[in-house]
Amino acid sequence: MEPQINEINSYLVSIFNDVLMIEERTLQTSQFKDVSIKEMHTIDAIGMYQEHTTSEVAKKLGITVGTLTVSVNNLVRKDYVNRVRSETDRRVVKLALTKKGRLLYRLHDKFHRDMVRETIREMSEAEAELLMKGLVNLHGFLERTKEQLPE
Amino acid sequence: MEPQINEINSYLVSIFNDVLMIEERTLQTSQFKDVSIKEMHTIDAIGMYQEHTTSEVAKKLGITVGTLTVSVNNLVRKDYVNRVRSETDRRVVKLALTKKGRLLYRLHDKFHRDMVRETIREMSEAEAELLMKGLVNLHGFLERTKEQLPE
DNA sequence: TCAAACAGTTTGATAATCAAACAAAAATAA
DNA sequence: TTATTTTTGTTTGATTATCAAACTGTTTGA
Repeated sequence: MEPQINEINSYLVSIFNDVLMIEERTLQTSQFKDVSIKEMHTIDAIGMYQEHTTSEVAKKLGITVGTLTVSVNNLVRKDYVNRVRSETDRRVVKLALTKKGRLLYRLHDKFHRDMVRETIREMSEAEAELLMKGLVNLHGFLERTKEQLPE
Repeated sequence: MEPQINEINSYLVSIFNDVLMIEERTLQTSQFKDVSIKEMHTIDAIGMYQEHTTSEVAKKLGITVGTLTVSVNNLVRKDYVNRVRSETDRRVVKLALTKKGRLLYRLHDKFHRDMVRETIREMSEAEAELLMKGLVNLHGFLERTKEQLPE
């Protein structure tokens, strides 16, 4: 039992580091050199489809609104994000991607989809379903752990 | 097929974010409040057992030696890491954990093992095998991708 | 109407990061 | 041997990431 735990653990750690590193490197050698991996994740959290408020995006990313404001300042300057004050509640800021932002979003999304597609390439439909179940378990455990976290 | 890819992808992303967030939060509410999650990973990369040079650790972490030097300065100041000049080659610096560093290393390692153990506890043998198979595929894909990366 | 609550912004401090300039030591070439 | 090049690590300057706390403007509710 223990060796399996160690093995799964080292694969998870290694995968984690690789994904981050590859994403970073891919960005830096693309036409989007001026975007860091953190900014990429902010763009991802803002998303293509609905408008999201600053608070919503900050919560999704697990950072404070202050941090997000600073980051969005840079992304607006670099023309990836638009800020729009809500008409119905003038305190609220809605964030949306620019054309350039949406292009980058799609590129990043493609990387992720390719990655997963390759992962399940050699699996049958049923096996992929079971992998999915494993991920659901892991996710469930983490969500429960999160709730038990102090404050 | 496509919807499954999307679903697996969002679970992976969510799992990654949760692990990072839980690690960070766990550290900040422990006796090791003065260590950030990045510093924790540096301590992990230095490791318990062999001595490693600055270059080796930087490579393992995927950061420049300059960045690591700065980080190690802080970890030495906070008494988690020792710097030792090599006797045989006076250019080389060997990094090693202090007693406090080793204590923290073990704590972090335990968190990881508990996480995996808890995750596969609820799974059947077959499910755990398939999770493992999925991870191996994913890891293989990432290693191949890394090799194709420019320089 | 006016105080409290809310949504974001700004600021000051610190950490993380890189590239480039630098210093010291070792290896290689002359 | 001496000079040059390469290697290992440090320092520095710039930018980003982050938080907490102070702040601004807006809305809500007493």
